[in-house]
Amino acid sequence: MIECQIEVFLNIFTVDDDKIKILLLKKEGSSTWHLPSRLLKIDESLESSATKICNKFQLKADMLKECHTFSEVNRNKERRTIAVSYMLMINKYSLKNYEFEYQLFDINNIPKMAFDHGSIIAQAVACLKKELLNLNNLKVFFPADFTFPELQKVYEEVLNENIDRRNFRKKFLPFVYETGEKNELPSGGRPAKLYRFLDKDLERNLFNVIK
Amino acid sequence: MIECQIEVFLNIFTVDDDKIKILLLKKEGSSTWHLPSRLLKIDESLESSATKICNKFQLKADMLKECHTFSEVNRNKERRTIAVSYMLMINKYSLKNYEFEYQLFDINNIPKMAFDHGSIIAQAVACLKKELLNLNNLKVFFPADFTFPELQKVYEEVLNENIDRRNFRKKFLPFVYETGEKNELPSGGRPAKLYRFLDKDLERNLFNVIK
DNA sequence: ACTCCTTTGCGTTATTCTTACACAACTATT
DNA sequence: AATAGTTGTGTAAGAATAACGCAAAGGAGT
Repeated sequence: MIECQIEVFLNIFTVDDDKIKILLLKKEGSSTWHLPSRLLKIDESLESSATKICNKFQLKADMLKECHTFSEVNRNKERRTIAVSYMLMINKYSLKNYEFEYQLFDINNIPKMAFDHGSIIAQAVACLKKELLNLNNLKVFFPADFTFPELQKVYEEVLNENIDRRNFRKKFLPFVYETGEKNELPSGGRPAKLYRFLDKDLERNLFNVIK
Repeated sequence: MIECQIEVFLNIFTVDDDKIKILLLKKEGSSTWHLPSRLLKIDESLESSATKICNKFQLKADMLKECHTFSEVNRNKERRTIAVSYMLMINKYSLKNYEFEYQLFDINNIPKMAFDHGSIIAQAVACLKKELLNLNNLKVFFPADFTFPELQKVYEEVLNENIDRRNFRKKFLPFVYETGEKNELPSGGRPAKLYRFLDKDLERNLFNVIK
């Protein structure tokens, strides 16, 4: 029997401007950034606590995934605190209630974080990259019209290697359809066609890797 | 700030008699089986607590993997109890201190378990199967001489499908070498050659699946 | 209009991997 | 010696992958 507090952290990931981003919060008066979090109450489970964070942003909590627990004895000097970290993949359009103190950050450009939030994010990012190898999860990031170059950039970041543009297209073609529309803001270069994912369920790894 | 107890569970998996097995404990006077476990103390982390369970069996704790937390409010009626589940893959020869009240069970034939230990095992087994797709993890189960039929049986259970014997062999041949010895107890049929894994590191998925 | 530059779309080829088999080799049993 | 059960080896068709060349569509500058 121990007396402690249990923190629940939520890593909210999305794709914005061709980059994988995470939602962070700057608390008033603090110089560092924070992950959205909540203290577990005696009458709730970790999952329901994480769900309440989702509710705050009006996000569906049905794809919540537990990442890791952080329990080093001294991670909080004042009192024994154990943290459980969750992640959620969303598309950026589903982010409501997105107030001024919240901001999306490129996962490769995380600002100075409070306490050990930086390592919690690092762990969650590793977890995210595994999940994104499953096409069913990747779909969450691209619910509406997307172009092949956009999709490829995310995959290249996940796999951490460059992929041939033409071979990449061939791999994904069986799972998408053209909308007929084209990209609007090319800033030079040929406009890209817009695609959407088909509804088929796909439990297949398109790239033969395990991470 | 809540007062609760935190349980650490350890799912110890091994391969024995061509089956994936888990180490369970029957406590004196109890009619049900238990997972090896430990209550978290105020001055230790979850990892170090799980390591202490490993020590009891003289098992190296360097491959401990966190599986899941179980935090339903009523999972223990008497007091608020949160469980964190770990898993460890070992080869059966490394199991010392293996006393009479402990027993290995086929993961497809789990006995009647105490409390929610059954669902903790189910979750850990799912976790294990993912891990075994990584050949580096599979090696732990087959440290010494093994035959192709033995290896294949484990893979068929993980993938939950039958694999062609000859194609399976071709896939794994680049990663093993013959010892020159042959299987001793064939009970009829041609004796199988014995193999060992090469030392190469392999972060590749030999079967194109995500689970 | 024309050229240059950039980006996207499409196709071709050689190579590798996968799949589905047939058949021989080895052992124990009868 | 014949049979049954199991393992080892080969081969050929088909699919997937990797490495390219090149055309098409737009913007910017002249």
